Amino acid sequence: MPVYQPSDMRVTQQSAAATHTADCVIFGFAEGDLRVLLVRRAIAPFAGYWVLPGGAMGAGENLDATARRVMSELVGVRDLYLRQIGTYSDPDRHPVRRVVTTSYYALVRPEHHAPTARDYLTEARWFSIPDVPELGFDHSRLLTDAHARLTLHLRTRPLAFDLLPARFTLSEVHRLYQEILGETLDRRNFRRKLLSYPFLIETNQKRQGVKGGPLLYRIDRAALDRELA
Amino acid sequence: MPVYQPSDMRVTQQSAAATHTADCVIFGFAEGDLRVLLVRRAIAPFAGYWVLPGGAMGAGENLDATARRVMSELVGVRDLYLRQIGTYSDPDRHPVRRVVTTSYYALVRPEHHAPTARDYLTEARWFSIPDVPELGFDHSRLLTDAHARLTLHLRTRPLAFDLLPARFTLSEVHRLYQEILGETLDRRNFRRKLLSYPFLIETNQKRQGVKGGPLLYRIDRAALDRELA
DNA sequence: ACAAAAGTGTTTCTCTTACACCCATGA
DNA sequence: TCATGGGTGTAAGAGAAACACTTTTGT
Repeated sequence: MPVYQPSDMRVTQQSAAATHTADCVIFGFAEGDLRVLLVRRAIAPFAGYWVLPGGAMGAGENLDATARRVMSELVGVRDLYLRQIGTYSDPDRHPVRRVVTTSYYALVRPEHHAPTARDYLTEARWFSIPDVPELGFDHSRLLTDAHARLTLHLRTRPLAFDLLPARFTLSEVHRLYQEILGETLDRRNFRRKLLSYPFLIETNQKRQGVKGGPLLYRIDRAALDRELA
Repeated sequence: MPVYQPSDMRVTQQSAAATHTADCVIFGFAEGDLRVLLVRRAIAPFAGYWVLPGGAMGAGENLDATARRVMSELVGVRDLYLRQIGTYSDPDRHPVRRVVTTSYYALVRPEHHAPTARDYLTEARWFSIPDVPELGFDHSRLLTDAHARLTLHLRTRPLAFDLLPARFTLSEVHRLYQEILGETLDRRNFRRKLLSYPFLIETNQKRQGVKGGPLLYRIDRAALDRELA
């Protein structure tokens, strides 16, 4: 009886018949606050509970593809910022059968794809983070973990631009960061840091309808991707 | 036909019968270099290839428990530093059946548990990182990712002490960091930083057999855990 | 005694933080 | 014209980086 077995050798022996799903923590930024997209379950278990949107991994796709599919079905976007957070596998996390879930977080612009508008149809809604109720399954935990990861990433890398429209003012970025991080940031210091980024490009347009006539900026996407690599 | 479906609703529909395994990237530090524990496959696929040790998730355990079990069977340790890295799910990553793997990295002290000694039995061996051959499956990728994550963590948090014996000299920590990060670190600056940690405790013993007669230090484990929390 | 490694402080520089007034636009 | 938000610079402090000689021990 060999003591050490490569991963494949145990597969049949103790394998648990688990379904694998990808659950998405989709963050958006609207009307000055950070929101997350939740869906409401119509069936047991956790009927009536709000949960993270998710779906089972298909035969020909990996989990990233599953997450993208879920997102595109739900908010109709592709090519967004998507990132794997972690895998949750407690045996009893699903009360009926064994389900292992890998969570992702995504950043989108809610005003571009508004499942809120189809609320009556879909039971999908944006929630401000403080308003999120207790979720079904262990999804409150997944949400907390994803939010923690998002703030961590935000503190270390300039990746919040996926939450903003293509053209934005520096004040909008400022408010976004303050909202997500939950703290006030010195305006001048923040602007200086932003302006030091090579991927931030000043347009010569101004935002209309706002006092002070703030300049609009846009992102050089290629340069940003280089920065994040 | 509802457009949005909570995760549970799709489970039966497109579920792929995937086995779920935990694969462990076990790092150790011996004779001045960073090593990783690999096992050799005896059977197809990838017979003769070195791979990361792993095992299938059991019915009553979560993946963390699986990883711990694999580790304890392999190197006979419990209570080590273990951390989930990511989940790999490409449909063809296993040439025979569908296997989804969650990878973990762990830090141990090779001299305390030496699978190398039982080499003839086990086909388990410590490899210096530069000597690692091309691995079976996608394990080269898992190893690369885990190593990247380890260096990232090491740069931000003082967690390398699980790789060292209970009592160690500051020079040993210094060499460890240099080895893992792959760069030289100023000795005085490094010592100053180490000495500023409240969990580092000076013993009044000196290491024998080493010129200079360096002082031995130990870790206040509770204080360290507080620091890492 | 000599070779090798341990131990020790100070200066410079960079980055972060704190802070207040003028300007442009909309109402 | 006035109220609101946008735009700008400088000084102090904290943390990181650079740098060389003396002490201890083994051989």
